Amino acid sequence: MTTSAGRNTRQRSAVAALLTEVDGFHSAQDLHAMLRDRGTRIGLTTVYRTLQALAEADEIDVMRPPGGEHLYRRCSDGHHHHLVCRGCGRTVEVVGPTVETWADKVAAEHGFADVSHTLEIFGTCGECMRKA
Amino acid sequence: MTTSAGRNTRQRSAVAALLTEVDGFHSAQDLHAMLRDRGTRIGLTTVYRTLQALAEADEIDVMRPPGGEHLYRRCSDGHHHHLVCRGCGRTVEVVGPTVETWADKVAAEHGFADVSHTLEIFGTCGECMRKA
DNA sequence: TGCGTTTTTGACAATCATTCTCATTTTCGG
DNA sequence: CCGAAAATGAGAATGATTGTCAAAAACGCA
Repeated sequence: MTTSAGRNTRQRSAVAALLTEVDGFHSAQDLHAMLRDRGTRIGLTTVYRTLQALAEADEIDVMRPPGGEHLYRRCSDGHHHHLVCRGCGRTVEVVGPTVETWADKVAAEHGFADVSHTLEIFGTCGECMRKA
Repeated sequence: MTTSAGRNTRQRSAVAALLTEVDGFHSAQDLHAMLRDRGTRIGLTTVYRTLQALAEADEIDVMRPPGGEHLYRRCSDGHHHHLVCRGCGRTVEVVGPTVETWADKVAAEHGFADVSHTLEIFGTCGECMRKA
């Protein structure tokens, strides 16, 4: 059931390729601009659609920072979370088996199935603390 | 240091009072409509501003469901998280000492201070599973 | 209690990311 | 190579949130 595959187009490959190269989180508009800069002819709409599809297929990560655009990122396999610096935006990937099992357990206790969750940790990193 | 208090106005009380009465999460627009219905003269802008202030003061809870408006809710004291049904939107408040300590520990390990976090658990509740 | 200062309010415009539309182009199985 | 089905993209539409700024309300103080 490759529900999320669709057809193999130049644009789709371009987005996927770009995501493999760049590090960190980027907004859809950001990615679109980068693609344009490197000469790829692609519409903003398509970037959005592609990102949505990739996110749905769990191939990329979506983060919704308070008060902003959605940010996308190719992430390492498996489920994980992010530790984000409020000052400089630097992000660290963290895995939390503890949280996973806890969330599942709690949900099950309340009769919930098909469980997923989102977790973001915000803080100020050492460097930004020194500056402030 | 009552930074978040500001002046005591009719509108501000109205929003606070409404939040005490209603259950569950509501969008700003929702709350605005309810206030209008019960005869309170208040502008949408003010509702937004008041909710923002209350959220900043940790007196209410903000949830940002995927693909939607911000939802606000008067929540019980202390830090907690939400288990939300994808089908009917019903929410259950859950506390997670496990998660709290884990998040703090992880953040500390990476040299982050002043740590906060957001966690939402999504699932399908028993009732909605039967229907589907 | 009355007055001036400062905050707050609110109608409306502005913003801005995201989604929709739909005609054109591209893909891919046969 | 052909035609049906899917994808693209430019621009319009959407819709929540934020900005603007003059008018109104609240509070401190005499």
